[in-house]
Order: sequence, then structure tokens, then C-alpha cells
Amino acid sequence: MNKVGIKEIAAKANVSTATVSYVLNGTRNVRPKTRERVVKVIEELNYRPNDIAKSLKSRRTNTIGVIAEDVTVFNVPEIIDGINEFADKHDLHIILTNLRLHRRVGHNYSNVDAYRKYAESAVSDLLSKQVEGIIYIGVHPRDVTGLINTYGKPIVYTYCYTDQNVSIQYNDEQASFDAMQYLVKQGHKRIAIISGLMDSTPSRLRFNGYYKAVTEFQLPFNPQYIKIGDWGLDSGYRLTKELLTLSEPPTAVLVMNDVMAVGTLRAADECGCQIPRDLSVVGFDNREFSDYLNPRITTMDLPLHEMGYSSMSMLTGLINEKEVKQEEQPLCRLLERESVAPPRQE
Amino acid sequence: MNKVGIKEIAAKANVSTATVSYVLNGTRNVRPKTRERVVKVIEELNYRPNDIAKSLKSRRTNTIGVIAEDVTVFNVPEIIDGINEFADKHDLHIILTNLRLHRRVGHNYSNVDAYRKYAESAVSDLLSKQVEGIIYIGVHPRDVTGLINTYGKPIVYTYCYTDQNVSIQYNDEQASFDAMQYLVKQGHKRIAIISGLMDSTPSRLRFNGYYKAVTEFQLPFNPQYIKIGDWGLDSGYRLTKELLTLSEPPTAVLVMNDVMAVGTLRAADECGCQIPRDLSVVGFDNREFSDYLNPRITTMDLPLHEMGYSSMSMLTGLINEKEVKQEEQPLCRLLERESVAPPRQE
DNA sequence: ATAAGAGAATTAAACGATTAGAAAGGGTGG
DNA sequence: CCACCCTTTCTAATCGTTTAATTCTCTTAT
Repeated sequence: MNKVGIKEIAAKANVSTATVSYVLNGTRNVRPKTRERVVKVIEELNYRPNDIAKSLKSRRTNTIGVIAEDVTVFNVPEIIDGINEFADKHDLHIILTNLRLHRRVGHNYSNVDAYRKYAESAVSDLLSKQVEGIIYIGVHPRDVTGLINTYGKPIVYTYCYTDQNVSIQYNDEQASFDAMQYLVKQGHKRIAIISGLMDSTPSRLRFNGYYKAVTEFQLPFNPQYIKIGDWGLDSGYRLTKELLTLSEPPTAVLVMNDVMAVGTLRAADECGCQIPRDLSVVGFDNREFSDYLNPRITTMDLPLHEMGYSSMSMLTGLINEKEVKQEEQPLCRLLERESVAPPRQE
Repeated sequence: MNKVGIKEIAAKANVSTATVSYVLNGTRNVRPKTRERVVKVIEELNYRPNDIAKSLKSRRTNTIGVIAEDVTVFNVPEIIDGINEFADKHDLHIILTNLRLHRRVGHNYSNVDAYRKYAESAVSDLLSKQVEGIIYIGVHPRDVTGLINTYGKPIVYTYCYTDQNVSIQYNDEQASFDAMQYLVKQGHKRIAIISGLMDSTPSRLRFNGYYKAVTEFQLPFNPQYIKIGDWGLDSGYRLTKELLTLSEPPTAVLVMNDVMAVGTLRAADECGCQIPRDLSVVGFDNREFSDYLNPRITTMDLPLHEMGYSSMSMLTGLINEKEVKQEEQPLCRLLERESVAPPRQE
């Protein structure tokens, strides 16, 4: 099977292998009559070039390695799709390595050693496969830069902040600021925040956006309006209850992910607090379910597709020109749905 | 960079390239002292084998091509994860081709030509990359079998029914039968079905399961309990309203996907019909949102991970033994949540 | 008719590994 | 000390392409 190579073509068409190569790649002129003959044989024999051999000689694989911490995490597929769009356009191939971190080491990200082992072996395998660059998708990029730098191949991180300037992440601060601005425009002044754990950069940046809006729009600053959750539904539920039992409850709350926002909805429901009439809610992430809830929640859509695309753009820049041309930072976009309304007159 | 090859190692360690290859692969005995020397040089020079060259000579790439119609579709990442688990265990690599069908040709699957063009070029590219087999994930597998057969490489389809016996799909009929059995055990007799479009095999099989249960458990067969939706939320909403206004409404409804079930919830809510007190609902797919709704809906979980894993298992069987050993058909599993209760006594 | 030169086709050496088969090395018993 | 055998190491061909460098084949102008 499939053992028909350029040599067989050459023999049958009565030309040299070089000529076949030229008609295949259009690298040099070939007399039309000859080309025709070769093409005919190629079709007759169902010839298909062997990219392996081609790559070996030409030293180009047109292949990018993509490492994802976990492809089943909600934001990853869309990023991959963006990567793919770029790849299609530029005739690149993707080798996907799924670290399967959740399944293999659980959510215990402090298990640095296991983590590093997987990440390094992934990078190592990809390098052996002669990828021309790597894109890393995840939130906990234990540094593999050193490893990959040794081999002079570029890497771009996305969905995480690194000290490297080779990463693509959306503007968290801007996003929460925009959400606040939207609420202010609706007439809200007493706006609470339910943040996620403060141990990550995005979390802190989003809080900065909130705080910036509070100062800039001269909103009443009430420490009781600041709640720190743990990203989980229950914490959203619990903290919302706390907010609602305040003597002067907020009229709106910025919830830093949609999962906690579900908790907010439940808590409000139980307290007889109607959304959005009594409390406006803005979520974050645009998880699929946020559009199926009642009410459909207004949330920040993440520019995932664009992040994937930009990562590839940055990476190919690095591959070809060997220098980082900084991409524009992707922006989140607020999806106006049903969970926000102007505050009631008092 | 990275130009250190087996030759440099050989030179520096004062052995032949063959010897280096032997210590690298353990293909033949090497005297410990020599091995040590070689290993040291390998580490010193940061040598990493070139899989491209290796594959060319050894004619094995350990690479599987995965074609997905669209990676952003809810069920695909989990299937890929299953594929990955198998790949990890067997030291295989995955080249992922995302057809991006939704984005490129929209949902108009009748556009066979565009479709075929993409699928064939994907297969063709993968063959050039010398993958040892292909897994196709999607619902509309326009036949690429012919193409790939020409080159003697195996292909396994998953998440779709084909006339080929090289496909892995869960048992649709069993799944809906099981759901019915569960409802019957809760005491339900008047059970309606909201099916999806009947133009697909899964749809018809699921209906068969429903019908089989109706006969087997001798339930009252009422044609008005049979509704055909279009998989969309609105159709679930509309058809549920129809069911609820029947003179003798059902006490339970089997909704063939979770999206339509959201419609059911909304319709019930509007009609003052409480779920599960007045109407039990079983969904299908275990979409992420089904666990965030109020009530959390009881639904059929799809064995996606297992499908991916089994596909790989079948494929590697095909690659190595050249014969299909039929895998066990993966089964769906009912997730009992909050949308089912025994019917009210009348 | 012929030299020059453009254009087309060929030759052959890579690319970086694997792997038969040959050669060398080492140990043992007679 | 040598023959024998087993182990270790080496030589060199090979996988399927690409691509300099070269050779061959035409035109065309003189």
C-alpha cells in the first residue's frame, strides 16, 4: 500500500525525481508537456506526498504544538477554534496535547512537581515532533519557557498571565470597569462586587476595574459591598444572602463568574428579591448556561476565539521574524440580557 | 540551534551513530561503560531525537489524526479527552483537524459539496502527515471511507451512525428505554415524548426506545403524547404548552435534549405547572446548564469519554491486527436530580 | 552554420535517524 | 596460545523528499 513515491512517478513518467518535485511544488519551470505527463501519472497512481520526508529535508513542518491544561474546560474549545481559523488560513497543522490536568492531578494545583512533569514531557514530545512553535492554554503555566528556549523555538501563552511578554490575555481590568460603567449608566450607585479568590492575577485586575469605577464615578464606597467568594456556586449564594440582609442593600452586583451568579439568582429567589427589579446582576464568562437561566443573565463575553487567533498570529510572527510584535489586547464584550434594569426609585 | 543530532553525539562520545541509536532505543545491548559515556554526551548537548527522521526510516509515526466537525460543540471536548487518555497510555500523538463546519458552511448540512471538500482535504492532509489512522467525530459523516481506504489506513467514526461497522456510538434506544423505565418505576403511566427532528438515526432509535417501553410496560398509548420538535428551545416551549392544555395531560415527559427541556421548564412555569410536582421531566445530553437550572433537571448522561476511548481502542486494533474487534456499545447513564417525582394521586 | 544563452531536465548529495550484516573484542576451555 | 563463540561495535544502505550544481536542448542572432 501507499508505497508509491516520487521515484515511481519519475520512472513511469520518464523524468527524474527532481522534475516531479518541481511540478509538485512549482519550484521551477517545467515544460507544459512534461508537467502534463507527470500530473497524469500522479493521478493514475494515487500519489500523495509524504510530508515526513518533505519535512526532514526542507526543515519545515508547518506544525504548531498546542498544549491545553484541559480541553474540557469551558473556555478551551473556543480558543482552539480561533487557533484553527488562523491555522487554516496559513496552511498550518495543529498537534494537540491535552495535559488532562484535572483528571490526572485533580484540582490541587499546588502539586507543582506532578504538574511540571506533565508539562515538560509534553513540550519535550512536541519538540521531538519538530513543531515550529507552541501555544500554551491554561491558567497555571508553570514555567516551561526555559526548556523550550534551549531549543530556540518560540512559545506563546494564552489565558494566563506570565512575566513573559509572549502571552495573550483579555483585559480583565477593562472588562470589570466596563461592566461597572454600564451599571452606572443604568442609574446604579450602590454596586456590590462578588469577587473570586484573590490569589490570581485576573481576580485582582478585575477588582481593580471595580475600584477604579467606584472612584471615577464617585460611587459611595461601602466595604460591606465587597465580598470575596471562591468561584463556586455556594459562595455566590451565601454572599448574596449577606448582601441582601444589609441595612442598605446594593441595587446591583457585579459577580465575577457566571457560576457564582447562579448562586446569586437562587439566593435572591429565596429572599423574595426579584431580579432585575430589586437587584441587577452582571455575570462574567458568558457560560453557555447563563443564557438558559431565568432571567437570562447579562454577562461579560470573553474574546476566546480572538485570543486563539491572536496567539497564533503572535506565534507565527515569532517564528518568522524572531521578534515579538505585541498584539492588541482582546477586549471583553458585555452581553445585555435580562438581569439588569435601572434601580427602583426610592 | 537544535542542530545537534545523533552524529554529533557519536563523534563526541567516540562511538558510531548506530551505537547511539542503540542506547537511545535499547534495541541492542551496549556495554554499560559505553552507554554511560553516550548518555552523558546526550545530556551535555541537550540532544533530543528528531521524530521526523525516525518516522521516515521506521515507517511509524505513532500519530493518529482526529477530525472533528466542530470542536466547540458541547460533546466534542469530552470525546477528545477520552481519545487523549488512550493516547497517553499508548504513547500516541494526536493531530487535530477542526473542520469548523458551523463557521464555514453554517448549519446547512445539505451543502454536501462544501462539506465533502473540507472533509476530503482534511483526510488528505492527514494522510500526507502519515497518520496511522483517523477518528472522525461528527454527526454528518459524508463518506470519506473510500478515500482513506485507497491508502489502506483505517478510520473509525464516532458520534454518528454509518453503514460501516467501524463506528462507536452509544445505544440511543436503550437510553430512552431506560429513562422510560425509570419514570414507570416512579409510578408514571401517562408519559409524553418530545422528540427531535426525525431525520436522524439517533432520533428514530430514541423514539423506538420510547415506543418499546410503552408496549412492554403496557402504558396507555396516546398519539397526542407524541410531539416532534426541532431540538430548539422554542419547540420545547411550544410543545410543552400543547401537552399541558390537553384534557388529560401527561404526568411526565421525556424530552430528547436538554435545550428543549429548558423550553419545557419555561412553559410549565408560565402555566403554573410545578416541576416535578405536576410534571416530571427527563432530559437528554447532560448539558452543563442542566445542573444549574431550577429545578436541576434529571437527564441522560452521554458516555462521551468512553466513546473517545473506545474509538481509539478500536482504531489501534485495526492498525495492528487489521481486523475489527467490535467494542461493547457504551451506555448512557441517568442522572437523577430534581425534575422527577412520583405522579400525584388523583 | 555556429556560438551564445536561456530554459528544461538530470545528477547526486543531503536531511537525521534505523538496522541488517560485517567486523572487532573479550572470555573460556583445551 | 589458539580456536571458538558470544557480545559489543561499526559500516553503510536506506526511508522519500528537496535542491544546488551540472548537463542537455533548444532558439535565435550573427
